[in-house]
Amino acid sequence: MKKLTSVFQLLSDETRLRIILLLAQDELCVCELSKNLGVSQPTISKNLTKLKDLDLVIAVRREKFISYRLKTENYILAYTVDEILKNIEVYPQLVLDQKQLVDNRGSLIQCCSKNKENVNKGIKND
Amino acid sequence: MKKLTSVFQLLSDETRLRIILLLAQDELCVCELSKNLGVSQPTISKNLTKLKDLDLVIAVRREKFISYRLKTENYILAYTVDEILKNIEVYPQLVLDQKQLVDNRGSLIQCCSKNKENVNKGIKND
DNA sequence: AGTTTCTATAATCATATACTTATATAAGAA
DNA sequence: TTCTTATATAAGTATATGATTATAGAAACT
Repeated sequence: MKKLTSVFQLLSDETRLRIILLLAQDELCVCELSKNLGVSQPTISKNLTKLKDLDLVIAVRREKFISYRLKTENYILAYTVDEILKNIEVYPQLVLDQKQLVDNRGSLIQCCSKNKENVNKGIKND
Repeated sequence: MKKLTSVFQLLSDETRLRIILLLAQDELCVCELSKNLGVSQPTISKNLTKLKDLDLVIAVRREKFISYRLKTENYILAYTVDEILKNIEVYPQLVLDQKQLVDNRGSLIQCCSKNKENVNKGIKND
């Protein structure tokens, strides 16, 4: 049952759920995730590695960037994402994350170093 | 998202999954779970309390015993149990647990103190 | 080559988790 | 009431987890 319990373990962390729900919208690189979620680069990177180790995402290098895409083969992950998206208004933090993603689209030519203005400030007790 | 992540957290532990899958078969008391799963009474009790705190099970006192019943309102729990049961042969430990439950039926008049013979010995790397 | 940008990893720390042993509580039986 | 049975909880320990800071590696640009 190790695989099963490990998947649940990954889904039990708010930061990882936020990453997953953004990746459900689009393939994104580490720095885009970091900026849109307002979470440090090492934290994003580490969590993506965990997701990749369980084969829930795949990494593709695109020139300077490494882009991560959500995989849909795992039924628990797929079901969870579907159900959350159906009722996303229940999770204000996730709604804000998605909004940030839309607002920042295209403004990430200089992905991480410059353009520090539009970072996600987060929501308490979501 | 606290409720959501907490549910996943509870599902991420093998002992709790085993408890849940036995309760999916029938309402059971602490000592029956302890004996059928080969897990200590305090461990069962503590995990049942956690499940109860998130409203995933309900406790009913029946004379000397306290019987626990799985609730079905939580969609993640319900889906998880359904999917596991559909492919239960993938999880030998769970198959063994279910077998223990059937084999021990009715033999638990003296639930915990006596009748130590048929305890579940467990399976490695399930 | 040297610099910048993007990503990964290591070290550290604080907190959370899960189990064991021992003990307390609660209910029924003698 | 005293004893037994069933359950809950507390204390202690070992391990796991998640974040931060600092640093290393990898690719593109000057």
